[in-house]
Amino acid sequence: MAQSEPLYRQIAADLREQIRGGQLKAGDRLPTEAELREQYGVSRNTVRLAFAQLQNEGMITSTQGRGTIVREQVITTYHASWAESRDRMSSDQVDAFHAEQAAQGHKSAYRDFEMRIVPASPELAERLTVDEGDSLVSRSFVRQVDGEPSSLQDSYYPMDIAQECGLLTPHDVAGGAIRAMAAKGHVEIGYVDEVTTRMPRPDESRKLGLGIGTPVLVYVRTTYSDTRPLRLTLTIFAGDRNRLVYELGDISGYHGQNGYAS
Amino acid sequence: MAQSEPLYRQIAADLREQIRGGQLKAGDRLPTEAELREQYGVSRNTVRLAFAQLQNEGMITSTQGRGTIVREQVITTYHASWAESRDRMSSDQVDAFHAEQAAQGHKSAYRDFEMRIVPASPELAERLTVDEGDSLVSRSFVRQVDGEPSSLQDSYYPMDIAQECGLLTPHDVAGGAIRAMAAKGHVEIGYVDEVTTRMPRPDESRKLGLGIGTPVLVYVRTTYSDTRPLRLTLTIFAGDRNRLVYELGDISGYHGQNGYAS
DNA sequence: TTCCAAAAGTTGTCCCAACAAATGGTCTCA
DNA sequence: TGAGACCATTTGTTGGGACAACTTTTGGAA
Repeated sequence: MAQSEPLYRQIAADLREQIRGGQLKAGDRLPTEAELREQYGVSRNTVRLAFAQLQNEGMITSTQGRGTIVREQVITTYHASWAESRDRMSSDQVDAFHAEQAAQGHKSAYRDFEMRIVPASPELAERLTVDEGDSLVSRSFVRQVDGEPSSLQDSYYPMDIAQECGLLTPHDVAGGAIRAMAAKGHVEIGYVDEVTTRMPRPDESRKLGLGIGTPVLVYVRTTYSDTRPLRLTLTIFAGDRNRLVYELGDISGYHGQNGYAS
Repeated sequence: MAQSEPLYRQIAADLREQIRGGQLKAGDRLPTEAELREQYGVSRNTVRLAFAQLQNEGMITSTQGRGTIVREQVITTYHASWAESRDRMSSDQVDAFHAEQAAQGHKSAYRDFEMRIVPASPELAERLTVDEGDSLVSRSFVRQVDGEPSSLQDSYYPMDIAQECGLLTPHDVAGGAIRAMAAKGHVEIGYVDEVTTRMPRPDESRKLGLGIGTPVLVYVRTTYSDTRPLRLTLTIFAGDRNRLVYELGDISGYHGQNGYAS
């Protein structure tokens, strides 16, 4: 490995891989601290640091006297809202974001643009109604606000739509992807947003420049035409620097703009 | 203090109080590990455990060679949605929640109901358009799903509305508060939702039974009539067990119901 | 067989020590 | 004056040890 990577992080990475890869499933017991101490030839202190890191990521749980197990994540859905809406104006998300940030006096930019072709995971396949393993076009970038990284955005398109609408380019699409799709008859008529939270993974933490102990907002928007899902956008927001606001109904004034602490 | 409370937690609690109380402000340097070791007469390891806990709460940041400082939290707003909606059906949030959970096959209940009269904080005052320090009626409870605590809900009403609508009772209001207000002419016509995330405070962690490393979703809904804000609802969701979903536009089918991991 | 006590196993707390790495300031020398 | 070397300070990493607290298993006694 990298000779500069601390031991406890290497151990944490190993265990994380085993959990991610399925060798260790939810509810399974991890090796005891003593066993890992033996196995890696390190002190118990170092093993405990590795455990602490995984605990902070919400992946494992230790119980005194019993051992350490892989956590299982069961989540229930709270259907917060449903609304009929029409007449959306600048449908392009990037433009809309830019405009709003500018209105708030912030400078928005994006970098590290990347286009990849990836197989559909079960979650992606379900939401885009394609088969698991089907090729999807991923277009991702890092969004910056006032020079600081603010969120990681990753959009997935079904391959046939991406080809038809010229989304296989390794750079930004002029006018935005939504407009390019609309020009070919794939018109957005609505979307479903899913919002949840978790601790960031190390690479996310690095890209977003997050301090230890900062969670992220995981935000998934599935966009639909009248016949099929057009796109899935996965956005990882730095939890300490972002807030999502939904206005529903016919509100006139009121809404404050500043932070909510307690 | 309690003789059973671990040293590192006592130290963490002391520092947390100093930050909360304002003796240590954002950007200030904390005492060095060596100083705290001296001051409390403990080992450096114990001080580091205390620091680790505060780091996981997102309150402080340590930098090698420089020291440890109190973090400052600046957040920007992302206006994710705007929509005109009408014909909402069961407007009462509690009932709506119950119904949805039942539809998903879960048993929803609530406990520890509490009614208090509290002065308006700056954030509450701004959103409810009252003066800071004005009396508000707080009605809070713990929501349970399948016997597990799922979220902490706390609703704030302007005093005059609460009096008029009989919300000063220390128990549940038959038919729901929204219906009671509507009966007196305070009809809900829309709301603004704000969603963000952070690490839980110790009391929240305890009430929700959260494991270490589990963040919470902070969800603020401000409800409006055609003339004024009626209510502000602050909900703390256990981040590992909840998800918010917003449907916007005219969608027919599609949307999946299961967890989103990556 | 049943129940209770003891033992073994495992994580939690706490101490001590040493060196590495990064930062910020000082001091010297060109 | 300016640049670079050096040093003190501070946190990061890693090792070692001891006992406490809690859970599970085991074994013996009734």
